[in-house]
Amino acid sequence: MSPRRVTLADVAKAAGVSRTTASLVLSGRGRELRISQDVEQRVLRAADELQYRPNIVSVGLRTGSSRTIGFVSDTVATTRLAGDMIKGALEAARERGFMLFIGETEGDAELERLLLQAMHDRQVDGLILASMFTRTIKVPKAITAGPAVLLNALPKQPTPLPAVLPDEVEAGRRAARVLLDAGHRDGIYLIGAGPGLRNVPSESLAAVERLVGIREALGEAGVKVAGARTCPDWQPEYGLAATQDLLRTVQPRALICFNDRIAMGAYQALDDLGLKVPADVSVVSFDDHPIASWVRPRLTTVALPHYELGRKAVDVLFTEIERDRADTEEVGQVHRVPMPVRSRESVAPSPTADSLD
Amino acid sequence: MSPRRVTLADVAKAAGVSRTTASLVLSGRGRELRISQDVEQRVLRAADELQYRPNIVSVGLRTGSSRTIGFVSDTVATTRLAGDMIKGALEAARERGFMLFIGETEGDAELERLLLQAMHDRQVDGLILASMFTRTIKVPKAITAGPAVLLNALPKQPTPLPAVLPDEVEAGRRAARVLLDAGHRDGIYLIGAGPGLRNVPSESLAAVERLVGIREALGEAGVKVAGARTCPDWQPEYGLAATQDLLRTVQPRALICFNDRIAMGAYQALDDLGLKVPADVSVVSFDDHPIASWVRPRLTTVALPHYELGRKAVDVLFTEIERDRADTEEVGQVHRVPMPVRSRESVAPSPTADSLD
DNA sequence: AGCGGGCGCTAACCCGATTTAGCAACGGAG
DNA sequence: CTCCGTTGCTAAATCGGGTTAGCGCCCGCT
Repeated sequence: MSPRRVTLADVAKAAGVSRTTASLVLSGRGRELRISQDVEQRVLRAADELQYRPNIVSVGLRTGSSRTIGFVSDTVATTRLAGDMIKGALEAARERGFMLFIGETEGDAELERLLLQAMHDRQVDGLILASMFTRTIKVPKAITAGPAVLLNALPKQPTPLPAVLPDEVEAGRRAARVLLDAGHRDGIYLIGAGPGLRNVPSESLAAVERLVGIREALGEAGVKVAGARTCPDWQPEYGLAATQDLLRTVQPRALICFNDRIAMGAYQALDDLGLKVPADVSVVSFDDHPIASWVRPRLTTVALPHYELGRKAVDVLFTEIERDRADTEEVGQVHRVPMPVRSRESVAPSPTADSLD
Repeated sequence: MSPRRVTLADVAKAAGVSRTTASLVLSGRGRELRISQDVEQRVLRAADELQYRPNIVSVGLRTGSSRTIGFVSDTVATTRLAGDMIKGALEAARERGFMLFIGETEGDAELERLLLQAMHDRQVDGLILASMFTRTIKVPKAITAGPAVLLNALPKQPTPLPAVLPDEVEAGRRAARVLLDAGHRDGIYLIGAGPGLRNVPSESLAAVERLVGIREALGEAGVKVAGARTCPDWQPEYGLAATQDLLRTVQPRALICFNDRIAMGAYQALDDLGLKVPADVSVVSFDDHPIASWVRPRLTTVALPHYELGRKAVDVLFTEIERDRADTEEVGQVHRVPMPVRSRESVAPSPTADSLD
């Protein structure tokens, strides 16, 4: 069928040298091992002419490195946002000549075990354990064997694994600052969580951290949260219900929605009452879901940097792989990736703002 | 660091037999090769106790099969819809004990070449070449070497490669039938393409095929397309503009939008004029983008079966791999995956419908 | 001439499995 | 008792590279 692959032996024969010599030249160690210029050229030319490419499977068997990393997620590959995470990881890996194995566990521990095993069987050089939502996960002990990184997740039990996460606290601060910069001081309500740190959906790290950031930034400006409504799940229908409930008693100047889906519900609740965004109510949110730039007015939101998260995870994994060789001891560090504000049309200056500055 | 992997040699030693015997037993060929029950049990027990798992890299080197397939796409991993494609492929592959290499070309031919090379270097057993949009692609000659399948794409030049595609013609028929079943006979307009087969964005297979299906189904019912507006790109803003343009001259009873993003624009244009969906105008569309079930009224749409497409591609690839071994000659077949109708609230019975049947 | 040493290259082993060819032991037939 | 055919297992080659140890040769020195 396909003409048999060109092997090192073919190159060696064509160049009239031994396999050893060919190997040395091609791995760049020819210089230090005093291979003559003449032979070096002959080997290089032969390799080029035959279009030789080393068989990575073979190299993998001998050296133990398959130039491959495993990307295991709960269900991350399925969502648009998280697809970017994979894309970032893919590109960062490619730049180093590595490929990615993808696997989804669907939250099934047994599936996860099998998947990790399958990757281990293929001698992956490292693993990225990714989560769809930012949360704490139980780290399967199977992965403590080799280099690994948690992505968008923190270990439930203390482990030496490094983790890569979006900087949600700073994101909360930024969301608040968007409103503060627009002159808002009063009538700022939260939809999805708060106002206190106990009024937060469990399991969701993002909720807590965003809330902390929001309160910090507002607090520093001497501004108080006017009120809040929680949502059992961060879906549009709950955002709608929560906002409707809020609007029954007060008229807010600004809403900080805990994600874009909630904001969709809020938009609808406001629209139903004839309230205009942003003239009557400013809205700021989190995630930068694609829908945020589709709705009118387009939603100002603090973006989850999925692409960068993916890249960063690979970067950290590679330092981990290096470290493994160097045998340096170090604790599992937490890396935070900044979440950028996407300024769009859902925020307007507060009508009550001082025009002093 | 990690306790060295258990190898076949370890199992053999523990069972007190040779590696050959252990291999024979574990590969299930012990029976036909007359290994005694006693030895068989000893080997199996040793393997079990040591938790032996064969090193697939090694098996790959020896047998040429890495139990891995490559999934190369233009940019498919990034979108929500297409993520499902990967998920389908992932699961179908996993059921057979295969893993997936993922790669994105970004439409860059050079990148594609490198990616295919990298996969070839890792001895993938087969390749899936996927496209984000249904379209014709130039098949890189690098892949003709091994088994391969086109996914969501047709080859530009004739090749022996099989292809897996959504059944867009039937989808067009189904969309039309949704309206026909609701009693619509008049005032059916198309947004995105048509009315003639020449009024179609180039490169888009889906446009042509959906249009063909629509015209067939309507034609069979003796119904004519009342008119159409094309869109330079199938994005909400163009859907908005096209629908606004349409509404300047006529009031439609029903719209068939060529995808959900166009339908979003159409929704807005109708809303701007105070027209209610579905009371005044029924809307049916294609793709089943997540947004279709978020908007109110939820959009009736003919779904792209991404998950099934991914599964099917893997299925076809495996028959291709078998075929490769059997050396059977056969042409590149085109497999069509049905597109299901998601009936929601954007279609109402025609007010002019005969109430006879 | 004999010896030491650097230079340039290669033989041989290794990674972890599969697979081919064949060897010892045993039983039954002649 | 010898010969042959099974039965039950194993030695060795193989896949395609990386790596270690070391071999021959030429040179210069004494």
